[in-house]
Amino acid sequence: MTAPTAEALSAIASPRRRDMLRLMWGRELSAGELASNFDISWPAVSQHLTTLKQAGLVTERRDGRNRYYSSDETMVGSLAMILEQMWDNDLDRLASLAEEDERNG
Amino acid sequence: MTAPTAEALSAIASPRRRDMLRLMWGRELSAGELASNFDISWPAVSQHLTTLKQAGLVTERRDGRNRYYSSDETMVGSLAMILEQMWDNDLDRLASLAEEDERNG
DNA sequence: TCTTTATTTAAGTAGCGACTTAAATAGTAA
DNA sequence: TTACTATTTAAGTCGCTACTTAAATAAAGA
Repeated sequence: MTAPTAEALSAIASPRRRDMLRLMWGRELSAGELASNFDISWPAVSQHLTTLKQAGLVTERRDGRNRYYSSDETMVGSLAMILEQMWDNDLDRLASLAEEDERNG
Repeated sequence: MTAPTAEALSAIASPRRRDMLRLMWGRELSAGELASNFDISWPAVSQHLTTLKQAGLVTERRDGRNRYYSSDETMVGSLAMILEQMWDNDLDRLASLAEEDERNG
């Protein structure tokens, strides 16, 4: 669960990908429709979509020769929760380590 | 408010910086104490600290020849909130744009 | 089948970011 | 002042990431 989180964090850290996520928010867009909103090449958009897909931030649906993408609606809430959990978990872990440190002098 | 958020997002996207933030959680550490926890050079740590400071994720206190750093305790909550707000704001903006689009055919 | 459309994969370039070592700054102490 | 400690700034290297164009795949229609 740590790895996918880190992936999602760096995925969402990119302004370009945040713009893409917003455009796909609440609706499906084909790769081409999405790409037409940007001044970069289609392959560049496709590559970002792959990154977002791997991070679990978008879903892909194939229909004929089109591929439709949409932001995962639970994403923001999940990311916020995941951030907090990541912190909680790590704080617990660090607390244990600190105790051990003290015991070991 | 968009710029600092983006800064915080990419700052926290780095595993190294997340580790640093965790070590400084709930306590102050001098730059040197912090650096001794990592296998990278002190300048590298110093550079990460600058990044975190610019993103508003850590505070710096100078005392003599030491500089003490600490994670900003409100950070995680803020980041989560900011993420949600960023989305809400942008969704509002996109909604307005969509309406305008429809009006303009 | 051949062509067109939608999209990805491949291969390469350029800029950025994480690191390095060396030098500079700044505070304290002798 | 000189020396020492803590830390940063400077300058350079290297790998990763965002992009590019060209080629490949895959679906659908003539």
